[in-house]
Amino acid sequence: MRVSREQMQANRLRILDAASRLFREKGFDAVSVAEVMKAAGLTHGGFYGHFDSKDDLVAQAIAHIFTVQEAGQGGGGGGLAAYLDAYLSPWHRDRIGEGCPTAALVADIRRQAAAARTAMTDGFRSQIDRVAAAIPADDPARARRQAVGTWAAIVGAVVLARAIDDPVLSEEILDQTRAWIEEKASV
Amino acid sequence: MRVSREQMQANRLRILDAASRLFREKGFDAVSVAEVMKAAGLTHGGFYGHFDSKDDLVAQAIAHIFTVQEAGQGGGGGGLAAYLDAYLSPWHRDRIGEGCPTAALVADIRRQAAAARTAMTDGFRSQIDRVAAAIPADDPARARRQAVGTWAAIVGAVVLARAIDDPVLSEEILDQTRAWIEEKASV
DNA sequence: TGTACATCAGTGAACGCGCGTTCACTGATGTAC
DNA sequence: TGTACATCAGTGAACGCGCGTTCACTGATGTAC
Repeated sequence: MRVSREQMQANRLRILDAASRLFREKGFDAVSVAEVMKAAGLTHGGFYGHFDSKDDLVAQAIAHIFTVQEAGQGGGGGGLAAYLDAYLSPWHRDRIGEGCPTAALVADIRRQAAAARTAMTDGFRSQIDRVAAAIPADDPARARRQAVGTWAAIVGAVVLARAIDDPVLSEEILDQTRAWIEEKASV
Repeated sequence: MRVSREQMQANRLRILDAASRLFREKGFDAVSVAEVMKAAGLTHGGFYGHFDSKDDLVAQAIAHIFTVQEAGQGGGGGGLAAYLDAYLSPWHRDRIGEGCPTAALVADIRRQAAAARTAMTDGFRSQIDRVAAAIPADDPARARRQAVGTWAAIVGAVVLARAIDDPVLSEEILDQTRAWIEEKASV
């Protein structure tokens, strides 16, 4: 049964929203087209009216996630300490589906098609810039180094904290990484 | 056709070696039992004479990788600078199948069975200890913080460098992270 | 504004394929005498 | 040491299942008059 053009656009967004959450939670390959469509309240047959293929959905979902993420970031104020507090929290660690797309998808992207990898790299660049914006800039070269190093450390810490099968060690990784970065930043 | 007991043990090791490389290269789910057996020079039907299930292979392969990795590490001498040079090199980034199991499998492990996750966490602990051993210890609390922070940063940098679809940015991540860690360590 | 019909978004059965796993069989190994 | 036979590691066809994708169909939407 045909739906209105506005409804079709709304359905498309619901598919992208569902895919954004499911891909982060389970990885690209472990989520089926039918699962995404069901989560969006539709049946799987209609999928190919919106996207060329699952690869196409993956690429568009990545761009969608980063767009939503950046829009939701607000002014971004609060500085480095607030950013680290939020990023390296057990709350963020345990909410993969709504959390940082980089930490959730960084390893999975290697096995995806070219368009998806390009969309992801674009997201990486803007995330580095966001970290850089939270760091007071003195020497530009040192600021860039600090932004990249901090970014690698926080992404690594969250990915590791999610992988670890021991709540105590998992939380230690988050806490120690934050303390270590702040120790460095205050120098 | 039956083979000797020594040959059977050798075949078991070849299966584990093949799985160790393939799992790191492609991830656990993207590697089939048949593919592992073929890489080991056998046919897929014989697999269940060696392992209970694919989940069992995953868990045993993880333990196997870390055992081989630690044995091959030698004295481990050379200090932090040599360790960072090797870990954060394009050479290591591009050789996933023979590289650090943590950087290759950290994200995939979340979706695996309990035994595999436990084996992986054991490997994490010993790797943190190895990083700690490369750092000159003054204050024990600070040394631990430095070891965990450094570990998160180098694992994060390699995982990100592998994900990035641009050779220039990829290598910048490795170089800047190393410079940032060394800047911090020398303070 | 109302009517008649063409359009097309969404449905659900069906496809070919590769997966993990099972199993009857083969033939070299290991053992009992 | 040699022979006869039981054992069992490895083989390859077959299974049930879920996947991405296709397609004939449905019926509400959008348009021409």
